[in-house]
Amino acid sequence: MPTADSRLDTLLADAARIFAERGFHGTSMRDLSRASGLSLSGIYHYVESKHELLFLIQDRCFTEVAEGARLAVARETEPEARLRAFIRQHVLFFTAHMHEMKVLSHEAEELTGTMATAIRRRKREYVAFVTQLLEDIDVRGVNPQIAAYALFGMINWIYTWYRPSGEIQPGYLADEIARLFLDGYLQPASHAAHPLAASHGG
Amino acid sequence: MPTADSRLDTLLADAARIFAERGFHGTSMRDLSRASGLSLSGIYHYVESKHELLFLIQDRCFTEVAEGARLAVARETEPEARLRAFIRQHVLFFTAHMHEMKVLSHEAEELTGTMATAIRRRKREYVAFVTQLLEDIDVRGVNPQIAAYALFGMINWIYTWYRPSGEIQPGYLADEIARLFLDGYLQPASHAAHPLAASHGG
DNA sequence: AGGCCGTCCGAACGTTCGTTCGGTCTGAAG
DNA sequence: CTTCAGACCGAACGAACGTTCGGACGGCCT
Repeated sequence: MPTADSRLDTLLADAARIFAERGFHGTSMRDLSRASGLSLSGIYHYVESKHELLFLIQDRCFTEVAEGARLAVARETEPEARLRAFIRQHVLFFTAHMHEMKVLSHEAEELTGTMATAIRRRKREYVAFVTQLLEDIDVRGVNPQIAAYALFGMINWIYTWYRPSGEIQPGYLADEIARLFLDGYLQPASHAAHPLAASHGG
Repeated sequence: MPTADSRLDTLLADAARIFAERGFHGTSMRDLSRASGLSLSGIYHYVESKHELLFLIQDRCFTEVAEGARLAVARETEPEARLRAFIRQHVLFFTAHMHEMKVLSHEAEELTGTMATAIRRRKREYVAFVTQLLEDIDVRGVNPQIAAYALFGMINWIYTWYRPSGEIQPGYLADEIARLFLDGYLQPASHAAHPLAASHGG
């Protein structure tokens, strides 16, 4: 006998999977009923509307990803190490929660009213958090806003091509993305493999 | 008296704008009727279905972006210069055709059947083209597939945050993205400004 | 003048949508 | 044994959807 809370949890997980597969507008409540095992009307015992489903998926996902990032970054003191820790955490979380993160990334504009306001505020805070991480590293002449969005692009684009069942391991992907962003494509790999030898101090 | 071809052109432009604003599923043919000035049934004089509208937008956009990339790259002979030319071209095209490129990027999974097959083939070819550009630069230990998708992520993510009416000029954005991808965030800007001095030869 | 084709429209079709309503069942409390 | 609230369902609601159909209008050819 599942508790009401855990029943909502599995409902949200089912909804995230099917929203990721077919899109929010492309999914009907009847699709979700079939996927979750609940009846069409039974879903409304747990949520008030289809939009609240989307909001709950995005809100919970944002809570987890932001908390994980703060924890990962807090373990480091050096600015560059903190940025590396963030990239690794964000990539690993993304690959471990592809459905939710795809819904968070791809269905960003489907909410309206107070739900949209709440999610947008969280997103602004998260972007500001990463921008601060970038600004803590003293690099002259780089636009930190563009750099932050470029970094988010590299990582969040993952959902369009990465398949966890493929050959690329999440940890390898995280390393490659961190190296690409920090050292660039032209930098020889041997340098990047030993970050202490990289020329970022002067 | 507009020709039939130009009428279809403006219809596709209107559709791209409104698909970009509200999403493919979030846009009704009645919305499009209102936006285009044609009657609801009049639209069907030019296209067979809503999905064909989406296909034509994506297909024509892909033709333009691929042709532009080939032309830009063909003007250079050095592998690194060819890659820089591609990045600049792709970013500039993206900022100049935000609506169409957002529809191309964001509504990638809404087509089915032969239309989906045709677009997917074009996309595969374009990715292979860029992957080849990357492989032409001899960088050891870098996964060119991941690098290609990371580059696409940096650029295609633009539609989620960039506003052409803002302060960031397209040319400046293209330079920053090229520099970030090629030299990385940690590389001092002065080095990147003189690519001949960068250490990519071994 | 008459026929025709391209352009475009108003009205309607059948379907599917998100949501609601009136219930049933179950297990715990009194 | 009765009561009651939480969990859940079948059937239906009105609205909106993509698409179709029959026809109107205007210019061009004969």
